Amino acid sequence: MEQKKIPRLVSSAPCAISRLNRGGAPISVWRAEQGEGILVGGPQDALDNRSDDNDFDKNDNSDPVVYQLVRVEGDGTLIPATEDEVLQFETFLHDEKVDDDLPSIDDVTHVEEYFTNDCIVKKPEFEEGPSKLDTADVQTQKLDAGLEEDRLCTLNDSIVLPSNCSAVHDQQLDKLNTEQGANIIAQQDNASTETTKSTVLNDLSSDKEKADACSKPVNEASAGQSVSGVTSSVPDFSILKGEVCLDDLTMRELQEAFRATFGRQTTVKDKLWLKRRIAMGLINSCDVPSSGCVVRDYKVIAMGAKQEIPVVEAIPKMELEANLVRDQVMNPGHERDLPSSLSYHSEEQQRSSKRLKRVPTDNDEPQVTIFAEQGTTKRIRKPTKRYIEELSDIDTHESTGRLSSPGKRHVYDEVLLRPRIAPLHEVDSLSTAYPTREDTLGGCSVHVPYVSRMRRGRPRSNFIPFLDPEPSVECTEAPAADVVNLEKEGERKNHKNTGKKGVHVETSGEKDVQGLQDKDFCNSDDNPKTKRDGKRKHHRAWTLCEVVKLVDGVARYGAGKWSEIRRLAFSSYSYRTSVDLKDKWRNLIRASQTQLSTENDGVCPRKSNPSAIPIPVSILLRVKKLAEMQSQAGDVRVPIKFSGQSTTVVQGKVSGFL
DNA sequence: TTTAGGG
DNA sequence: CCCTAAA
Repeated sequence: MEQKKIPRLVSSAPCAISRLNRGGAPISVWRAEQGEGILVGGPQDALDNRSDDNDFDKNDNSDPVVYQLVRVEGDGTLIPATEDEVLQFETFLHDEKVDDDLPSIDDVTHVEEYFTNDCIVKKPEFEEGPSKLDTADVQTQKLDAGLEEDRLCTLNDSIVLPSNCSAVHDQQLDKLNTEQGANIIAQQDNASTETTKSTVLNDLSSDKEKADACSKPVNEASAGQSVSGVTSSVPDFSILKGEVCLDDLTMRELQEAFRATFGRQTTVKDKLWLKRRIAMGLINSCDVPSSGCVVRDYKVIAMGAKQEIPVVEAIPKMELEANLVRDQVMNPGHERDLPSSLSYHSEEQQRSSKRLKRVPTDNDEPQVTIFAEQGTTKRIRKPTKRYIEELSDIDTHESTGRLSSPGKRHVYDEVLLRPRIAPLHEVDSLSTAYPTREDTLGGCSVHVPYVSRMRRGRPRSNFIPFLDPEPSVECTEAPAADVVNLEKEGERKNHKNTGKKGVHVETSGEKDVQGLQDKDFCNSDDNPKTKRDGKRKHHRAWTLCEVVKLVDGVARYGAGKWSEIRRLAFSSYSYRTSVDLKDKWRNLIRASQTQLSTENDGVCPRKSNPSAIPIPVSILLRVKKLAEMQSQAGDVRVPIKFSGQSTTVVQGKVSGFL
């Protein structure tokens, strides 16, 4: 069985070590309590369903003692100790081993208790071992300090287990206890301590006791000694002396017997349970009948018709017990064991839920309960509350996360993601304004040019064509206003063209020249588009008007006086900077040179740049002239008159494109 | 800031 | 057009 897999000695911080003597030999229980956990000891047999058990059942003292260290969880479940834990208790184990040969129950005189950092361990002692006791006492004292409950019990007389023992629920036992409780005399002082615990955790205690049942205490004397520290706790071992039928015992007596058997008090009032426990303890086996056990000098000499406790399906509380019982059933016919154990598992599983409900006990016997379970338990063990909670939390988080997120998302999506497109007209009206849409960026909503998501390539290309055609000779003066407004990117050009006509206004080359300093002609406006911060300024094609003005300006003020020209002639074109003028002039010069030359050649002016505005030849000539003049004569020359002429000239010749 | 040039 | 050096 799986149980076999369980380390012989299992322990953990709070844990218990049980020592069993299969042969029905004395069972000593090392129990330690600490924190939530409890050290419990139990017959390995209980754990192992092996054929050996039979031998064991026969009270073969020869059977080696088996220890089992388990950890008692808060919920009362038992978990096989880990190796580490086992290591912690190794010492004890060794000690135990020494004792292994231990004597059968008869021999056992008492149980020593050891208290360790992590747990208290009871060590069985033999009567002969008073000396041991002494030794043990020291340790015992330690134990006492920490653990009052544990006591050594010795049973002198045999006890007859009540033959009627049948599976009973703790509750039932309780009843019995109540009814018969008075009979037992045991020192309850000691018990008191435990009592409290057990009382509180009756169910658990019962379980625990079951577990305890597996082990057994012993000698009165030794008990007394060992218990020295715990005076009141000395169990009445005599109760088990001689031949006793457990069935005949009162609740009190049973409890006492229990105490005598396990060295500790129990508050369990379930007679049936007690009887079985005692029997189990005495035979060091879980295989015991629920009733009809007769105990003689600490040995079970007769098992009642094994009424195998129909295990407990119906019995809730007894779940563990039942299980335990099953495992412990003395019945030689262990064949049952296997099956039972199996069934047990299933039961366990079924009941696992119930277990969880149990109140965590410190150390009550009840917890000790089923070793067999251990394995199973471990396997079956359900997630702890905490675990569950955590999971739920996680789920919650997740769910919330998911849910909330999504929910929020939706909201955001709707609100934020929903693109908000500014009406186009707005854009038009405000050259600077772009259609934008709200978008979320890093959680912040920002306005992004709606355009950005649109394909520009296409549209733009469309526009461009329009542009080109345009340069109507006339006044190139771009209607500032219009231009400005419409202008935006490539599109602007188209508008410009159209706008130009509409706006058009002044400007003729002459005018420019004449009115270079006039401020009026070209509408100025467009500050808007002009420069934008770090970004490249919006491209603005030079209009003929502008060119003329520029030329006039140069003629009048001389090349290089860009700022002046700009100030005087381009006041209305805020978007043209002195630099722009300079650049343009430069370009004009180049153009004049190339173009003119080309023209001369008869070759048509470069068409290379269709989009370029054709510049009247007159202007080009004029430019050329001016250029030459400037280059030659330094500066001062360019006076106004010059410009006048040039203007004239240009006009006359106007035939080229800019 | 303005110019002049290069890019 | 931009950028920058030079003035």
